[in-house]
Amino acid sequence: MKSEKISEAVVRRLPIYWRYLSELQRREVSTVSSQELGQKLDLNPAQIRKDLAYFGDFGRKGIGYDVAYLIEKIRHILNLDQQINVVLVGAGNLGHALSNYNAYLKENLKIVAVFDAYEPKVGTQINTLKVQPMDELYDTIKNHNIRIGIITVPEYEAQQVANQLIEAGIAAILNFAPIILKTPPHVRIHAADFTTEMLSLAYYLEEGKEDSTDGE
Amino acid sequence: MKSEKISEAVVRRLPIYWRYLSELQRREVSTVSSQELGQKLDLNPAQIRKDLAYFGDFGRKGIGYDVAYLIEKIRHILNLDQQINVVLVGAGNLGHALSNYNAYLKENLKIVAVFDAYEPKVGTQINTLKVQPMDELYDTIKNHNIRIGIITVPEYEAQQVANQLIEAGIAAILNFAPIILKTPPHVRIHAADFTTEMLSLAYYLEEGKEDSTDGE
DNA sequence: TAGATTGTTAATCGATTAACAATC
DNA sequence: TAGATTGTTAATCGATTAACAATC
Repeated sequence: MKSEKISEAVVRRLPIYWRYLSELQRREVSTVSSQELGQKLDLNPAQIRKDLAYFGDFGRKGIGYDVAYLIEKIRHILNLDQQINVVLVGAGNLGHALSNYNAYLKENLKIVAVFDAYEPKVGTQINTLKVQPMDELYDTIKNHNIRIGIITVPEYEAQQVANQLIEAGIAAILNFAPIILKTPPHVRIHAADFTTEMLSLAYYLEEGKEDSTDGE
Repeated sequence: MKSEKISEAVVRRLPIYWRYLSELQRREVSTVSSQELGQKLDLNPAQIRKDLAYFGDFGRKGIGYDVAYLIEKIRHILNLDQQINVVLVGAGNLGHALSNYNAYLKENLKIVAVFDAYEPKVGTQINTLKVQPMDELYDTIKNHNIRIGIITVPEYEAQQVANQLIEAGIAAILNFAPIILKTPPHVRIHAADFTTEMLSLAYYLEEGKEDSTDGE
């Protein structure tokens, strides 16, 4: 275990490792090398070894990594050995869709409350959750020790919702609204905006500018 | 206009510039400096100038950037001065939610067809679009000159769907399934998986490991 | 002219990859 | 022992930032 600062790039790869390791476990594979992982995940094996080595000596020279052990380690690194409660604000179509992921998230990461500012939405059911009004946000976050917020409200409400989440002590936000949130440095923001994503993909279509050019 | 290779980091910032510039335009602001842009978007002004300079000399020394002109330029760089057709595969909750973004995408980027492999879903209506069966995928992509595919099917179907999209000549894929797609190098893949995103956020909760520590 | 701001070069910082001794 | 594979150092590559001449 070193104590260098871990870069975001590394952190973003951890769930990817974890996901594939879980698949290996289901297939009852007990050992895997950085070589194999790299092949499967399209990453450089040295990078994988380096990533993992930030957190400890998890592998065995000449052998590779024990799948079950590594899963357990990454699980710990990602804080998934504790219950992590999540709140979702904005019960529109997207919010609805995301709350269905609860089943997949399992593993101690769970959306436990849904909020919406729109009066008629309040009280309606989303899966097992009842949509709550915004004025219950603060207390709910405090009482349920909610640590992550998901924002799926329209652009013009997003900053205000973020403010409320942060005031209530949330530590991290996943923002689906197409806006750069202004937040204090101790709050972690990840942008997950669909339209931005689509627009940047459009950049790569240059080849197709002339119609009916075939292949590369 | 230089012809260096543009990095993905630069490309991902272009839509963000564009978005904010559009807001300025709505507010009838006609000129903006890299300084102001940087402040608003949490970016280094030098980086913004450098990003834009890859594509041309869009600014005026001593003055800044003309908002309308720069919008037009970025619009062109992102290929949005042509119609870009998009197909969505997987008409579940998430697919449904995304197809609602069509209104926002406008600007020549549009989801024009939706597919699903599940028999009873076929023929149902999603907004203005009728869900089509998978065996019409190839011809539809060809006939409508569809260039981008969105994958919102379950993990175990994603690779196969990607193969079909690529075979039909799609140039870029936005993948919401939690799996690393194996694709030829000329196809651009962006991952947009919700669970991976959530897991990486969980990493940053370390502070909260001990309960009831207050603030930072 | 004085002040502002670009475009660009050079400096810095950080992330990825190659290489290899250690060792299972 | 021979072969495999890690953890880590050093080399490389790339992206960000600072600085400033050019110029509006």
